[in-house]
Amino acid sequence: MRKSKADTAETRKRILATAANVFLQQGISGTAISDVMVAAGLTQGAFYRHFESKDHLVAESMRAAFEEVFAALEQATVGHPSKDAIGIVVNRYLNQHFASGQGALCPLAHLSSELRLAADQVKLAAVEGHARFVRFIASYLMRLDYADYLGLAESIVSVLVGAVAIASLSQAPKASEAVLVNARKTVAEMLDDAAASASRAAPH
Amino acid sequence: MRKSKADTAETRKRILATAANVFLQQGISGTAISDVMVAAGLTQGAFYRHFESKDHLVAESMRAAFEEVFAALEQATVGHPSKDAIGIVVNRYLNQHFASGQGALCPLAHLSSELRLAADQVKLAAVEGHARFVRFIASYLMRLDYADYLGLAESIVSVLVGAVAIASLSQAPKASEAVLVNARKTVAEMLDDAAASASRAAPH
DNA sequence: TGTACATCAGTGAACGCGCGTTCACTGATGTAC
DNA sequence: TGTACATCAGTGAACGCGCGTTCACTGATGTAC
Repeated sequence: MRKSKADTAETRKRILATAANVFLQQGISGTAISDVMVAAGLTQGAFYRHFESKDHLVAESMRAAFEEVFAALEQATVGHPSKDAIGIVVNRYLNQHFASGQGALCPLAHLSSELRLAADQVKLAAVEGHARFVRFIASYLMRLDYADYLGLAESIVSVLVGAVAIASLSQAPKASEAVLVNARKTVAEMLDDAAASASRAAPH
Repeated sequence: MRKSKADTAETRKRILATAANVFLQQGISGTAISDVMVAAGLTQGAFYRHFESKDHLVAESMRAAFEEVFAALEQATVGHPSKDAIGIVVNRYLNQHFASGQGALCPLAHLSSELRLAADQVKLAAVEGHARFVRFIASYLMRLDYADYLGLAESIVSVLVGAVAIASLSQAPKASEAVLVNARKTVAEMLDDAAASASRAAPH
């Protein structure tokens, strides 16, 4: 049952997207290769026609997951003025659980401790994802003329990742929401205070 | 080879402390019961004389881990004036990797994603640990007359957990340290800004 | 206080299941002529 | 363009290993008299 090159490439992409979703929901060690393959509509034997090992799949699917996260965040800001964009991104990230049924869950918040213990290539993908996230947030802050936009972006990322990781622990929706609401307020204050001190330092 | 009641209780405690350390270093699903038992100087067969299942061990050892974390943080502040205590706690938490060889690693930062997927009793222990952490931080802020000490404590906890989780991903010490240093600065600014707005609202 | 028996912490081996990986096979696709 | 053969995506079963849990056994402790 050999498939055309186009079909093969499409199947590979489908496995990656499926794997990203399943890993983010069930965890990496909580997911068997057969889980992914069955969810992708294949049998597990086909897996090794596309990937060398589970580690390779994990690394690649994490990259795919980050792509999705940033694409979704960017998508959410189109058509909105620059000054609103950062708030939209922050809200969207904090509410990633409730957004659009599935997809766009962030590996940093949902798989952090498993990534820490994963193969080197997986950790590398995670570290790169983090760096991209910081740069992504920083790009919005730069447009708003924040002085230390990189440091501020890194701080915001830490708050977001921490808050979402903590919120996802709780089974009580109210407790989760309280953490997320507080995080939103925290980020807003960080932005206000940074703007205030920037204008004190160099008023315009 | 029956042991006295005192011996038995001591062995149980030793298994718990060992388990907490091993879980925090290797992850929960990355740790076999035999790993814990051998590290505790026993064979794996003895395990079920002390615990019903791995899930029970995980839940109890997480509680033990939180005890250790808070004890170590509190210990670090003795003999220091109130106004320095919060900074000492923050620094100590951020540098938990480097502190005292082993022990006192925080489950929230090191096992977050595994805890999210664990048995209900484990999740409960994690959520309780988080609540205690927030109250613990809040108690220092209360003494310093911060207005919204609970909200501020929750924000600080999110930053700390996020920063340590992110820092532990990276294999490059410099990158990790940069995240931690930035987090430290962030918390300091949050405290400054909260104090400033509090004194504006109710000066003394 | 001493004796006889039940209890039970600890041992070491075994069981059974799940999971990552391998393999022989199938049949459609791609390629060489 | 047509034919003959190599390639290889996908199948379904099997292999082997690790891990959680169980079990028969040992011998020191605790308890009943």
